[in-house]
Amino acid sequence: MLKITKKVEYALIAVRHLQENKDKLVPVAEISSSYGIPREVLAKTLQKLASSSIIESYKGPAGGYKASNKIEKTTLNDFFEVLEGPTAIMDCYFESGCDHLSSCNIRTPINKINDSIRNLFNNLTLADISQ
Amino acid sequence: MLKITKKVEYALIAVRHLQENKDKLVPVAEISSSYGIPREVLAKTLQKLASSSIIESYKGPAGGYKASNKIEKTTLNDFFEVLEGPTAIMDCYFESGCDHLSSCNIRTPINKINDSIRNLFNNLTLADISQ
DNA sequence: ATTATATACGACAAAATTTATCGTATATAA
DNA sequence: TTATATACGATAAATTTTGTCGTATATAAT
Repeated sequence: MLKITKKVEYALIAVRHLQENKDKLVPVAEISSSYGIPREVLAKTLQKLASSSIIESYKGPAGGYKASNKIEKTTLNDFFEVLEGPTAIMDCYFESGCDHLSSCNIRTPINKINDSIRNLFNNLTLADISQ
Repeated sequence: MLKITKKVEYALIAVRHLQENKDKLVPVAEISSSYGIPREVLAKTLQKLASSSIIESYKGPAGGYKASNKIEKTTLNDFFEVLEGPTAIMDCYFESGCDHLSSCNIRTPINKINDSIRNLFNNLTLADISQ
């Protein structure tokens, strides 16, 4: 439990690679082959990062991705949520539709844990964890 | 991602129930039926908590579980690890055997995130999240 | 002693989630 | 026009989580 997904792992790898190659456009294939990541999975992951402007995409031959200038300031919370949706240790933190609400005795604990984690991730940027 | 498991959810529910019923021994069936938790799953979960002395077990008729006196001071880290093993956002944080170590460029980020989470959970007790 | 009730624990099955693949469309530089 | 790259939806495979079943052990009450 409390594991990150491969999507997030791949995204972290890609972001670091882009940060180390700021001078050029990096195609998916380069990252995919360098780190042994399935091409299509990585491609979709980078598409999400691009649609949130964490990285920039350029189509066509000699195209690829590069880090945007907002990448350093991106918080882990934003990064994770772009890829995986809202960060929550239980779905009921965001979603409704719980059958057991009347007998639920862990609302307070769940909320406290969640708030703590979200607070942590809101105060850590990609820059913070990179050095 | 970053979800807690049902095991942990059930354990939290059970712990709160035991804390609210300190005067008696509570059998698994009572908690199971009160909150709609599968009996066997809950039973195994409570056995783990008991083997770590977070709760105490008594066999036989009129037996059951009760909160131990160390329950309040138990950290979330200990609580989670009793149930799920070491807390880590990626297995490589604790396990060895990664094929890609030579090309791994996210060691530092992974370690920083992990350390942050472990630090958080080491400084939150069951008492802290209950009120 | 016997019985009923409760915890203890391992093996296996079902369900849900995550991960990977496939196919097609679109943009653009050469 | 062609080759190369991103964009994106549908579906299949793999893994993990969740739940079930069977059996053993302890103990209070009869």
